[in-house]
Amino acid sequence: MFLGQYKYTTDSKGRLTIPVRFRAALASGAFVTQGFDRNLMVYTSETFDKVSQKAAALSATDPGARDVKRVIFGRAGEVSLDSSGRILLPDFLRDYAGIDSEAFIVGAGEYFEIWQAERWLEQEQSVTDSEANAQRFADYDLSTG
Amino acid sequence: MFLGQYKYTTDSKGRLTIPVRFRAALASGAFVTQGFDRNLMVYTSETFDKVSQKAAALSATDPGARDVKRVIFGRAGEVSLDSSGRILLPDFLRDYAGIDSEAFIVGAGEYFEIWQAERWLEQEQSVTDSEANAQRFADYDLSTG
DNA sequence: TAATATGTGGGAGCTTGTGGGGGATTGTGG
DNA sequence: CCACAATCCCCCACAAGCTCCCACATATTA
Repeated sequence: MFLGQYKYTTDSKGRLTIPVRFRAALASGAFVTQGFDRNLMVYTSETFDKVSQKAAALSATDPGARDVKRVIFGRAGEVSLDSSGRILLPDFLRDYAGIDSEAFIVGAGEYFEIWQAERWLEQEQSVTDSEANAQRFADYDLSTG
Repeated sequence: MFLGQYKYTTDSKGRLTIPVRFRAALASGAFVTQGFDRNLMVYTSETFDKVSQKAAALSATDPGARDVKRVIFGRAGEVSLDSSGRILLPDFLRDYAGIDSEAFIVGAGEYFEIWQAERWLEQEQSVTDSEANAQRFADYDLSTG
């Protein structure tokens, strides 16, 4: 399970350090995809397989299904850790998310996200709003007791 | 599984480089067909066999079936990698897709697509639209959990 | 304080992308 | 059946990009 948020800098070659605690989960392969909010999502190979199998089963004669495949497969890449625990992001994903120097890695359960630093700081405003969070927990029925 | 997007230039002889990661899958033969969106689709021989066997089984007395055969067999070609990992596209397919100099190769799971550069950049607009993608994932039930 | 672990940067060899030449093969016309 | 021309295919060449490896500085732990 991916928890917490971490700040790292990408170097001139587009390499991004992965938190030490996340590395073991990615050892058997990792996939990066385009996220929904101008960010990136990183999956373990097991999790990515679940999504990709559903997508692969869709018919290529359906225009909408073709677009889905382009998103899930075309806007994705397999990445692997180098000897220093970094991954190399495909440049089209780096462009999409606007990641050039500073980036945040944010845990999200069975996947984690990569954000351009400034964009995450904006998002963080929303995530730290007490009343909004109370409302979210209520909406999605997340109260413990 | 074909992942990611790649930009290449076709040379004066109509040769197109294939991404290194895709080459092993095409080593035992590859087939190019006319796509549905003014693009081309490339299949491994195994995948193409599945489609072509269904098409071959159709009755030639059915006018619609005859057209299906004309599309699947007539508007297709077998291609093979040269020593530099390139394929030579049949000229009628190159004309159909408008591929003259710059082209994108876009992974789509068990096949990949070849696009004229400008046409793909238009399509990319649609594929990077957040709301459209959220709608697509909902429509096709691709939420992870 | 010493030693280890982690984040960041850079260099060098190798892989990859792109272009071109020459021989073989195919199609066309005599 | 032969001659010519055009095309295709195989090979080579070179530059640019990438990957692997090493190095160092900072933070952390013993």
